[in-house]
Amino acid sequence: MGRGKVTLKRIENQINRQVTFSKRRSGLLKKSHEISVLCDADVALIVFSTKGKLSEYATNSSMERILERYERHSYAETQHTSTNIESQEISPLDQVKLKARFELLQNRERHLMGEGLDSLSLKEIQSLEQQVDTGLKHIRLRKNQLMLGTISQLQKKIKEKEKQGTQHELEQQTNDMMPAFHVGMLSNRHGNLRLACLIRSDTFQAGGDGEVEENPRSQPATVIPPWMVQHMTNK
Amino acid sequence: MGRGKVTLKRIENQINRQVTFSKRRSGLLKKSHEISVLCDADVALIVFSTKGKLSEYATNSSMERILERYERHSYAETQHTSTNIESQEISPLDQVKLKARFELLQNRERHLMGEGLDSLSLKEIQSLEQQVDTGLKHIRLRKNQLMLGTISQLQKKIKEKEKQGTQHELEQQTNDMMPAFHVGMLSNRHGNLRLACLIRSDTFQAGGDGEVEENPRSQPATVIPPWMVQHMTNK
DNA sequence: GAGCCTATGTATAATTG
DNA sequence: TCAATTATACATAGGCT
Repeated sequence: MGRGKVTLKRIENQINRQVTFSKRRSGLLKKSHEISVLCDADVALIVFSTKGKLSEYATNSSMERILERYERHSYAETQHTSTNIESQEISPLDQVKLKARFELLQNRERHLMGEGLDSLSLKEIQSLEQQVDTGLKHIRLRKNQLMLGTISQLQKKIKEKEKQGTQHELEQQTNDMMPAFHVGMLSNRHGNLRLACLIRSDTFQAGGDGEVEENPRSQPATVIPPWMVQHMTNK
Repeated sequence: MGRGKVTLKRIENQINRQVTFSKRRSGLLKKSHEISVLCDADVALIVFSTKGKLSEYATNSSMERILERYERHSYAETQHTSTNIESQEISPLDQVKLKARFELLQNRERHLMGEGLDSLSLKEIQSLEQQVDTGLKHIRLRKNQLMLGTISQLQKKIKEKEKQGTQHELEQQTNDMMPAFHVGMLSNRHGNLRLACLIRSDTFQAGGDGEVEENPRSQPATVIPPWMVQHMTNK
């Protein structure tokens, strides 16, 4: 579309970015409406511009209903991990405390993500930088670990294949392995499902065949769509 | 597209509808991601198929954050019409939700700090790395800003002193300045956490320069777009 | 924001294997 | 029958006015 291929990178020119945003936003709203009508789907789209202006679309203009439906899905996933202690009453005092702590936590999260920093002093910023920097190192360590694990797994598989397959077969199967590999790597553990609500990047469904009726507990098919892979690796 | 103009009407053929849904959905996810990256926008997209299968996209994979931001917005708009909710009791259901979200937030914080990463998949780790890396850049930007501000303030003071003061007085006061400056930066205003349907919170306003961020009272783009009017009147 | 021009992207039908 | 591929007819959006 337009002139020239789209490079998936933030548009630096402020004017162009604004214009493109405006055009793409209306395109997105339109398409959301179309899929909603054509395919009888429930769609909710929320868009905040850089400046914080809100645009939204929701099937039947009922955003609340769809968001509720969404939360039902997400909570259903966390349900079985939490014990029944959850349903106990909370005293009014605790409510206040909980609210306060909640607010603190929220602020903390924003700060860790580099948002809302204006209220912090230089000292606080420096401390924050230190913490995030250390955290990032840990994250990268873990990533490395995962990747190396994957690589050695793959190498093992290939060696197994080499022992029995002809050269031709081997090439075949090496290529076939990639999708399988993704599924393997991404199908996430049930160890900690709580995160599922926050980081749900794993929900791009690939081709819809055997549909499962409204069953949030089933792990979604987790193949990264090609366009996203491209972007993730292109940085 | 395809053969023949698209008629905005539910596709009756069940197979075609499913295929079209699948394709359009991936298109929508792609475009959502694109506008998010290209235009630096916060996007949340939720799609339920006819059969109830959920697909979603959220900028930075943080659906919770965006939905919260959304609720903050819409809540602020209706705020003046509703009574003061602050002191109201929290319903048992909301208590459960609050607790669940609290746990999510805690987990999230740990992850951002590089702890408890074992439960994350490679893809989640990559997304996390991306977010923390970006956040760290913001933090360093802000730190720089603060330091430069401090420096120029100091220089200004020094020049003033040079015009009248002796060398000795100057050194005294330069040292005294640092704490005073920090106190100034720390004074922040916190909004209150509110609880209406779920939990909402007001962000602190950007304290410093002319940030426009988040003006909930201004009406969002609620003018019905032409393509929608067309459909509404065409049935 | 609207309108024009046009290179590209996409949705669907047609075809193939 | 059905997944995969190709062809076609639009739709989209970038750069410009």
